[in-house]
Amino acid sequence: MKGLIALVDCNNFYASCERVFRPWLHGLPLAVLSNNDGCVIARSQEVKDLGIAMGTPMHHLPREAFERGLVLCSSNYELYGDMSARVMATLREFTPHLEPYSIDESWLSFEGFDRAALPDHCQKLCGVVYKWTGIPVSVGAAPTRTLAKLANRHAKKHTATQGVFVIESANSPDTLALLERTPVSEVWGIGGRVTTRLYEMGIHTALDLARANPKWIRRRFSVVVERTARELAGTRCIDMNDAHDSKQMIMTSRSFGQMTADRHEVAEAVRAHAARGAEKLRRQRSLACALRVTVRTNRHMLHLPQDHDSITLALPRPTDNTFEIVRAAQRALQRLWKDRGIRYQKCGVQLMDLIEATGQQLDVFQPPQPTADREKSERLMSALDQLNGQYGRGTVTVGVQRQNAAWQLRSNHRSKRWSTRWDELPTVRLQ
DNA sequence: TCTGGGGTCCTAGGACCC
DNA sequence: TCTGGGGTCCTAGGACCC
Repeated sequence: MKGLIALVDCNNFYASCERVFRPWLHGLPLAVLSNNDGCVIARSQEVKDLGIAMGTPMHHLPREAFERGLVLCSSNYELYGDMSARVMATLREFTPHLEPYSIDESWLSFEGFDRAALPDHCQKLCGVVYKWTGIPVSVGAAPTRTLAKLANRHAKKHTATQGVFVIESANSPDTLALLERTPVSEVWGIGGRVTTRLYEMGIHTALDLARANPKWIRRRFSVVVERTARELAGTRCIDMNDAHDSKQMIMTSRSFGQMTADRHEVAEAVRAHAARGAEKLRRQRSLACALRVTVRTNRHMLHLPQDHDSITLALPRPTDNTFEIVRAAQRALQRLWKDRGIRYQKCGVQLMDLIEATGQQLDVFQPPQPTADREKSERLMSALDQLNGQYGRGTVTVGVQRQNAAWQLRSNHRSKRWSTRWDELPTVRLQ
């Protein structure tokens, strides 16, 4: 008999992070905004209770919310990233088998763990995480990941569970009843498109999907939906993948603070994204073989000329060197640029065909880079990363990066980076 | 005025080969 | 009027997730 797998999920993560260092925000409706203060990407319970949906544009927020004292925060990823690392470090105290899944979720394997003792163990885990980090978490445990997601959702929704819910078996009457109460649209992996089609076939609940013939599901949908169906019925199809630490593609893109038709301004943004991408590349010790630059107009402003275009270039050799990557990105933008006064809203740089930096394949047709050159490049890049790491991103940039350029982000409500910047440390006054 | 960013996986279909 | 079939590889795009 296999052990259970648990999903630990931070409650209203970004909103909870904001409250750790500003406890007076507890009880107030608090929403965190996307980049450029565009739309709501995280909500405290009070905001959910006001019926404000995820993704609501800031300018559509109802006046009633402000009357109730709504607090808006620009996203502060430096803070969230650091708080996430603290939560993960705490979780590692409870099991060596931990797989971070997103900034606020982790899978924990309890292989070989006494099932009867699991609920208490998880309850203890919640308590310690809250005490050490200030972040409330919920735990769902089950034989499969899809069921663990469901268990977690149940734990969050019902206060009687005190944040922990364990599904011991996929076939118990309690589990079947839970599946029957769960609309199929709320199952992990079932999105809007698939939901519509499932409804047409008379599949409305998680239980309907669990009982459907997997072969038939595969024929009508895909292997992905088939796996979801099997997981609901208790067969593990999605496994822990500890081998998968490094990304297969690195993407850096942003909407501009304001639209711009200025080629130099877009070039500046492309340089910044390329440099940032190269940094991420070095951090996971990969080299990129190709790169894609994308530009896009504002798709909500249909009265303006629209353009959405991208160009993919092969890099002359696999590289993680900022200068080489920036140069290639500039070249791509040059080829992409249309001199028609189109106002762009967003651009991005994608680094693709990543390979491991150590296992670099030598190209028969390319002379290998001389060792001295390579070492010089590596020293330069690590100096760059160190400076930007120590003194903050943007300390050393490639080419000019003007402050207040149109493409720079708007973030008018950002809280302090209390835990990662010396000059933003909180102060405590003793009464 | 104002509508996020970064990922993964899968499938269909075209190109090409024998 | 007829104009193979099967395999592989690659890419674009769909769908979903957080």
